[in-house]
Amino acid sequence: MARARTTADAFNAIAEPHRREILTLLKGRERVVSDIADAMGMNQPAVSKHLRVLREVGLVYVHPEGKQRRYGLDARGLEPVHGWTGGFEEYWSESLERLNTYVKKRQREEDR
Amino acid sequence: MARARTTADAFNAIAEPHRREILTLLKGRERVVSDIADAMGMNQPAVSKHLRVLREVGLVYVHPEGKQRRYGLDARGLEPVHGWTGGFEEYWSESLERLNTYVKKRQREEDR
DNA sequence: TTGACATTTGCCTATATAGGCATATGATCC
DNA sequence: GGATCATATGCCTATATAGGCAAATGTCAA
Repeated sequence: MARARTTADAFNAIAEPHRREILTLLKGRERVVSDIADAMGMNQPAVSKHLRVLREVGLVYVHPEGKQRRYGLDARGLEPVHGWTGGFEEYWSESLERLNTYVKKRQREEDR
Repeated sequence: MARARTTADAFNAIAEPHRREILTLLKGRERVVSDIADAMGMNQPAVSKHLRVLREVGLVYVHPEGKQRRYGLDARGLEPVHGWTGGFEEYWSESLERLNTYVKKRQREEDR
């Protein structure tokens, strides 16, 4: 088997740093492709391909405007990622010591 | 260029569903490799390879115990993911907000 | 219709898997 | 040392990129 497609879900789509950068650029502001390319110092075809992935996963939408295409953000698809990682929040919000005692306590309970 | 390595960072590491499952299994409870393999209905070499990726990214640690190797979770590396996605929270909490006002509006209209 | 501009798509290469199977490496006990 | 159990690694195949460049598609204006 090979790696899952980048368009499989948000988890895979945002694994690419450039795609995360694009999403950040679109925060609260729609942008035209060439605009994004400029802001990223990347050539336009490359950006178009990343936008395609993001579009397929539903993280962005397109709004044709004359010969330009304005892209906008629909970050709702990021909620599963945020939610899933949130389930581990205790691992960084608590001190390492508390984490240790927590793990050990659970371990003791398991061993019983 | 090819896709970044799965060991490049947490973003790439958790793109794989099986690896997420492993992390979930290790929540608050250390486990031995064969234990994980059983719980996942997966053969042992495959699990070992996923564990290697997670180890390289630092999301899990190993604690040799006789001929077994006990794996534990260190989910601190997930914070960047949680934090980054958190920056988009308004995109889904806002939807809920809007849904609420929508519902209330409908209710008001129906009350009339 | 033709031309100019904006964006997408096709083609190509180098690089990486994920997982199955066989095998090597480690650790423990006799 | 030799047998045995637990894990890790090597090899192999099918499948996907990410990005560079060239070319196709789309859109508007004169």
